[in-house]
Amino acid sequence: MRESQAAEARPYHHGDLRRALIDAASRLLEAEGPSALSLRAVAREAGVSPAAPYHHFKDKGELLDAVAHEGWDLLDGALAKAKKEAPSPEAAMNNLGVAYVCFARENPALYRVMYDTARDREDLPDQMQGDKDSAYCKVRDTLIEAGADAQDTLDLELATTAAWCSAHGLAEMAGFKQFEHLKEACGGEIPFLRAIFRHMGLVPHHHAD
Amino acid sequence: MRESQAAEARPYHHGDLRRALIDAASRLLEAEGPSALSLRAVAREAGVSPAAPYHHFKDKGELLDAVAHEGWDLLDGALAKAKKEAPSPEAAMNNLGVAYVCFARENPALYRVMYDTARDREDLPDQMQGDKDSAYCKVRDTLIEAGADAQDTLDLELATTAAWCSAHGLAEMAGFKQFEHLKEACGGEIPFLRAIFRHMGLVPHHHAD
DNA sequence: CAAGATATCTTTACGCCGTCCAGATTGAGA
DNA sequence: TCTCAATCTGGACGGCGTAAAGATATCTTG
Repeated sequence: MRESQAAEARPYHHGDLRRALIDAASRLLEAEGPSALSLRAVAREAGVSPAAPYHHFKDKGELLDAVAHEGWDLLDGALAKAKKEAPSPEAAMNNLGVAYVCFARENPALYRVMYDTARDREDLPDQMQGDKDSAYCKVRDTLIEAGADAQDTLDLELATTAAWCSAHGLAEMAGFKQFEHLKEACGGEIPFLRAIFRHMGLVPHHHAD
Repeated sequence: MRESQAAEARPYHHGDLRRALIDAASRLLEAEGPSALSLRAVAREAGVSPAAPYHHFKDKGELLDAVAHEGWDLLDGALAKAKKEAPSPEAAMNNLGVAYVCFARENPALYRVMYDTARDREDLPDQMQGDKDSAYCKVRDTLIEAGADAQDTLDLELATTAAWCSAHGLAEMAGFKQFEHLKEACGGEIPFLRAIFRHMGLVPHHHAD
């Protein structure tokens, strides 16, 4: 337990260096921010040479992809929890939004890595958008439960996308100093988020008529 | 006119190297993307040595700040134009949103630099939020013209912030492949944006009653 | 107009970065 | 046990941001 806090005794072959590298990267990311995430620093933190990671990742980008992947899993878990605990579909929509933004605000460096890697390839991860039980589907299903017309698929997809964009936009803007006084006026960060979401109108405007 | 396309003959003293560097940076940004924006590359593009920029900018960050500053000016101009040309306050709100997202979509690298620098200091530039005729004020005033209660300042600020966050979120998400089919279904990118904004409910929900 | 003072630019150098390559070390299968 | 493939190390390369020292042009002052 000399070098930082990798595994125990360090045999020449690490055992699971891939895991150790992702963990080291996450640790560094949380402690020092995204700019400190160099391949060399990660290798240092894991107690191996700068070239060792190349046996587990094609390049630095692939390491970041792996870190981001875990981040999306965490976010998906937070969203699933928020949806499950909501008493009504309308509350679920709001709780999903709040949970999304809270995740981003509590893990700003990770959230940034997640979006930067996604944006670089112009492709959202399947956990969020492609898979059958992706976060996107969670939001869409909640909208239906809240009264959206499940038949009008285009409108439904637009509403889901709109909700997602709103949450992402709020997640990125909530960190700016300019909004501090608004948070105070609302009585804290979460009331502030709920107030903003109210203005964004996440829940459908009574399409059922 | 040998090295790229800086000014004409290059005397030892450049004349206005600061300007030339910002222009070179903008050119590189547009041509090669944000990752190509190294101080050395900018100096190369401007035809000077790697250390020359340090007589005009404290460090690389300050150069990026200057580039971003010009970007915010451009964006503000686009918003002013969108507001002026709108036939009604309601149309103005929608046009502001569309103009915002279009700017971001047409200058993705610049938009990224603008937001990254702002986020690093957790502070939006005065052109956007602080100044008397900032873009924030444009949106707020348009909301009032569209029927928002100018007396309820908290609610008004929340509505303005909500609109802003929505636009930013949409600007960042509109680039993902996943939404291509939605754009097609809507008949193009701009109809898609308008449809999303409709779901976001930018215009106030009839506060005047 | 002469002569410093000052601002601007170049050269050189340092440490860090991502990445590649050759060689050492190890564990697994014949 | 011997061999082989996988894994890790050490060293190297070019590019990066940046600092220090020296060269050169412009400005100021007499």
